[in-house]
Amino acid sequence: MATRERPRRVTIADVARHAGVSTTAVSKVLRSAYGVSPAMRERVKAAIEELGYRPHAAARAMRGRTFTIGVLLPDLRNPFFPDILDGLSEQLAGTDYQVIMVQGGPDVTAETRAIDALVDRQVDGILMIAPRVRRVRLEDVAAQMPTVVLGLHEKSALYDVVHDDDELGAELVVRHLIGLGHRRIAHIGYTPGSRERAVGVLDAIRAETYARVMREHGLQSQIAVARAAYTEEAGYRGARELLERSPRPTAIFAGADLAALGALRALHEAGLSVPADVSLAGYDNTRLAALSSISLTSVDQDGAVMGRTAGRLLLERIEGRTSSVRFSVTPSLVPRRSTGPPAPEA
Amino acid sequence: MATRERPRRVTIADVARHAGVSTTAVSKVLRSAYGVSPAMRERVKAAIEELGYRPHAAARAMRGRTFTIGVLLPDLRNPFFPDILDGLSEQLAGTDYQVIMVQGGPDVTAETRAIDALVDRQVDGILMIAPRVRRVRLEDVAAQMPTVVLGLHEKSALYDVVHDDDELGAELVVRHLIGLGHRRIAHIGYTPGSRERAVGVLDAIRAETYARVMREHGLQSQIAVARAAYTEEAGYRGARELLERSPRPTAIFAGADLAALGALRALHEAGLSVPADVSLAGYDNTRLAALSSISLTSVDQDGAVMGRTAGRLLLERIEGRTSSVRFSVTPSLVPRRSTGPPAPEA
DNA sequence: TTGAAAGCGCTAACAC
DNA sequence: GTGTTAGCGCTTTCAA
Repeated sequence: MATRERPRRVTIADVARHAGVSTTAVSKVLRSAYGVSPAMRERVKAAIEELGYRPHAAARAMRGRTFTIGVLLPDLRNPFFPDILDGLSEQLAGTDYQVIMVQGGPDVTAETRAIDALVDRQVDGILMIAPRVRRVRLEDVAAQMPTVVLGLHEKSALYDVVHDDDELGAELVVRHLIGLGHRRIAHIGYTPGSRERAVGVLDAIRAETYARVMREHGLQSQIAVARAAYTEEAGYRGARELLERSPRPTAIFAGADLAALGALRALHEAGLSVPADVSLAGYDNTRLAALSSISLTSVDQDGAVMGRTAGRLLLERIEGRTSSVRFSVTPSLVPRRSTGPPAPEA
Repeated sequence: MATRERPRRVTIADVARHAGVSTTAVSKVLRSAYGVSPAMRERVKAAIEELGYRPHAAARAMRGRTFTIGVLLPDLRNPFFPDILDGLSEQLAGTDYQVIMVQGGPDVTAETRAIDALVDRQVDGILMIAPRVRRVRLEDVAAQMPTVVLGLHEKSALYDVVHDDDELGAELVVRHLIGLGHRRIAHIGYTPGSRERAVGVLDAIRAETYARVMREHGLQSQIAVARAAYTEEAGYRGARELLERSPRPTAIFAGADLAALGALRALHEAGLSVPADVSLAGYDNTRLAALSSISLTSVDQDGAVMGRTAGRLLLERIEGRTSSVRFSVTPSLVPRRSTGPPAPEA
């Protein structure tokens, strides 16, 4: 530790002494608990103000609440997540709760570490966005603290789930492409790893739905999936892989806008134009998709509503609810200029 | 609190009992401190493994370290920040340190709250990215814990600073535009608020440099600044404001790529093409700028290096360094298709 | 080399 | 309505 003299923090004892009351009284005022006279409340509040006192979260964590909500974010680069965080913050505004975030990273090991970090820091509630760890691990966490999982469809007795109707969303995209006349429609998404969960995650559902709708239209022989995470880089590699096939797809459905941007880069590099040579669709309807020079067909899911709901469910659980809840938002297709009819076969 | 039976956490006492040693011994093993025999170390390690023990960060915070680095992020949507975080994580990989992030939000009040949250949670070190709070506040925090500030140029005796050479970067852009033949070059950036710091912040420096270079080329009468934060929305509004002027600028230098994207949206809406009608340049050289359909001229600054350096400086301070350090990276211009010669005057 | 015990700042049960 | 006090899980003297 640095040896420089660090000013001692103002503690509850300092406030008590300054106000001429007991520490209990101060603690009660802080938590707006019963059993304090208005006069005492005023004196304590004045002392807190004068001394610039703030509760020490770590000390609080030893006994009661930390007034902290922990969020697991899989990837800082995905522009859809800020929408969720905005919703969460909105729901938490006006409460004493603070949000802290950890980044999950690329593999399950990193994600596990990130989740542990939140648990070890004794947050009052935890929101996991599209976690990849196994279900047992989630239930293990949920048994210890109020938990909401976003992006998972499987219901659990221990935690709440908030998700988009990914089946509907994926179906809208694939039907849209088929409706435009495409048959060789490929998909980029869903990478299962060895220690990861394989079912019920949003990307798995989008990929399965893609395959199902293709089969329903007699296009099972055209099914082509490039397994890739929802990142720009993976989308790029996925598209390159798909473009090597012969004949190449006339349309690509990327499971996320971020992956679609990577695919777009690959398409440009290959000298292909969108949608004349290849149609491209994403998912999430991020602000980037709406940019006129990109104009990406995408699926809109209301991230702010999901974030708000997750926040509300967490607060409810913190207040004592133990039954579990499932909340789903309905997505809608936003067609833009990146999709169009396929070029007539040569 | 929820009333459901929560499983009690495994504590150091459980480990001690299981291994048949004292809690002191366990604590020493955990911190790899002196005074434990190899035999005891092994027994303790085995017990930790068997019981799945993890240290309780909150309890640790009461006495020693939390092994946590706190990061203040002004805005989750700015695609440049993940580069910094990648560098930081890389530097911290292999140590026991975990990164937690808080979002600063739009105003100084929100940012102050976010910083307080980190301080109250007793992180071992704090990295503030482009903070807007006053200098006193920064020094107040730095007096309490190891602090590194990113994006501020002013040196302090209490904290380290890591920044890009924003003067050079802005100069490169403005000279580039002048070199192309532009004279009516406008700038989007730098919004000072009432309670905010007004000097030494990266956006202020970019704005000042823009004005200086304009003057140096005898273009002081052409100086036009739309005051806006580095967000998409603010960039959009800033560009709209600039386009209302008559005659309108032939080139716009946005202080950040994110703001440039907003400006791009405004330009498209106004039916103007880039660069034929208006040239557009950004700053940060984010991946989006490189996208072929955007192809934005920008300034590259190495975020990963800044993040790594910030991490190294924090670890050094945690280990006891008290002298303060300043680290600067050198930016370079990346010209792309969004800038070109101005259209000949009608 | 080992362990007993004090105490970090706070909350909550309890006594007054 | 108010204050006393026993811990929460850990680190750190200090004594054995």
